[in-house]
Amino acid sequence: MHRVGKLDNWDEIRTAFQVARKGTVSGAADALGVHHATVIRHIDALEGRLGVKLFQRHARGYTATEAGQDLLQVAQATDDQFTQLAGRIKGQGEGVSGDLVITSLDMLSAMLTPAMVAFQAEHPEVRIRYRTGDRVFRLEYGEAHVAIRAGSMPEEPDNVVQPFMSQRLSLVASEAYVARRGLPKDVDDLPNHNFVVFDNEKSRAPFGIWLRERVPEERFTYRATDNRNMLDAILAGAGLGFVSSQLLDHHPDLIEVIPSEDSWTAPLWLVTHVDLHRTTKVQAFLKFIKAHFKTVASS
Amino acid sequence: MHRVGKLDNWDEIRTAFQVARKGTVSGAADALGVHHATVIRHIDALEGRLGVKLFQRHARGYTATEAGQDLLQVAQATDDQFTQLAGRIKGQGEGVSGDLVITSLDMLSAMLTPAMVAFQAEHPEVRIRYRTGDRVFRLEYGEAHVAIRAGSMPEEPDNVVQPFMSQRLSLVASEAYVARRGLPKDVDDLPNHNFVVFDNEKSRAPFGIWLRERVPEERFTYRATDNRNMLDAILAGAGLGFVSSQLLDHHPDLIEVIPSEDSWTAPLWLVTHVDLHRTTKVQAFLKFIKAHFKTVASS
DNA sequence: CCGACCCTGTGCATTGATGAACGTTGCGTG
DNA sequence: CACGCAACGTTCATCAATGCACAGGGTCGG
Repeated sequence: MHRVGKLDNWDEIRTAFQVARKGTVSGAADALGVHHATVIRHIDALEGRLGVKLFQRHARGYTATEAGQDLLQVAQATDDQFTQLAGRIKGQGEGVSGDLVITSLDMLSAMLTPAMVAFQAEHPEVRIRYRTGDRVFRLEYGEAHVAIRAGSMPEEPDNVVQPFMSQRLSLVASEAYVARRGLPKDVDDLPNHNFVVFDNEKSRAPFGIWLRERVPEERFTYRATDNRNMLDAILAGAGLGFVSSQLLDHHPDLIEVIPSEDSWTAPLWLVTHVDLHRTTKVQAFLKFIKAHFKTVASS
Repeated sequence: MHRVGKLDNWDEIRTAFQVARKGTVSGAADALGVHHATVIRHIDALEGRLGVKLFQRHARGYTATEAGQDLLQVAQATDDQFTQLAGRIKGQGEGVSGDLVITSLDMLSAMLTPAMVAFQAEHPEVRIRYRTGDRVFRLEYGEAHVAIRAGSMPEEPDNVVQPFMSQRLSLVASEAYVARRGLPKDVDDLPNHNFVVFDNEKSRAPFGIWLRERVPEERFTYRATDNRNMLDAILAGAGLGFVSSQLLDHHPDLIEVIPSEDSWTAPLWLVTHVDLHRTTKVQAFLKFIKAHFKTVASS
């Protein structure tokens, strides 16, 4: 059903608004940048649809009836609202404020958090929201502005991808485990040990593939879905496991079992949605985080 | 100068509003009754003009960015406002409320006022504004809804004219004047008397013409621009003068000098502007006032 | 009293917006 | 894994909205 008299055409209201303001069709046409014939047609259409005269025509121009004056007030308020809206939206695109949503694998949390805190300190107007979780947050649905992804370069069409840094991994065990089971002599000795792994059969992480090629699945004695929990398990002596190399500094009781292989290192990517990539807020964050880790790396 | 980013196209905002509501281009197109290609073009144009993405495109539809959500809120408010406006305007055209502006020669004030009061009593929602004055209030400029005009039928193009009633005039004098100067014997005796006249040389009122044909201008010893003042002058004995025949009932000290001639009677016309004539408010008043004076005349 | 100017209003040519059709992509389902 | 569905996105033909030109009428100033 289509109710009669519903205002279906907002542009005609805008035209009527200008006519009511200026008092003449010609003046309104000039203000709107259209031909005065168009203005007349808009008014006629609007009045025809409403069934009420909005203006009285006379040689000096158009004067608003009561209905026209009512429309004038409403449209004036609307015009103000839209002007403010335009200002906000344009300012929003240019300024660094509002929410900035970042997502990554929770494995990277320890590394990223200091950087995000520093960024927020530099831009007090912005509120950081850091989202990690078992599922991958999707940029397409507006769930995050920036994602830090690991592994092979993402190739989703609407995402703009930048190389970020390399995530080096180490195969470690806790002192407690080594005291009990000893260190593997070499790679071939690995099947004789227990492993703490991520509970994802079809993980395409290179170190996961590397491990599955050398160690039968029965040795994956502890499976977790959370990196934090995996670390706890390794520290508790559940077995060998892969952790971010940076963690070795913070956990002296972790012992590197065998030398880190280059194939394990997963590149990290800064990913943004193409719709948001141009905004200064996102750009500011990307620039900041790249500079931040360049400094950290060089220091 | 034309500021960039000003929202020049309210229809595009309306389109974006529906997209933000429905979440999909197709849904919005369906709601708007247009093709979905049109919706896409509107969004693209709007985003291009603002320089900010309002939506993130993905396979499941469009989700609003922060800017899009801001627009959604503003446009939602606007839609509500316009809906209410449409309701008010349509109701206004149908109902009998608001101002009702009536204008006439002030000579008719005494006759019209009771009718207008009775009309207002019947329609409490309406506020009567009765405007008399030296100048003629013009319907074209929206100065009045209804005019009561005397004399020959008005023929302005945008006015709709209805015959109302006849205004019978009498040539009278006060008892004081008659006591001092006596009554004229007949028409030919009139130049020997003084006259109270309306101060308008080129009055086309038939009684005025009739008088000027028979009495030299020197005998117009009292000229007034106000009917009320003319009546006062006649009552004070300034001379003979034309008054509405109905006044004889209220002023017993007025004496009819010679029998009223048919040529003096001026027809009265109910005049409305074509733009307002169709409104129920005006129609209600016209119907009421015609019935009112029909009853009065027949009683 | 008259002429110049401004504003409205309308018929006709044109442009820009719209609609239809098709292709593509992603997602869910059996 | 294949299929179907739903949604976006583009291209081309069409049509309605627009702009243009001119006529008509009223007002204002000299």
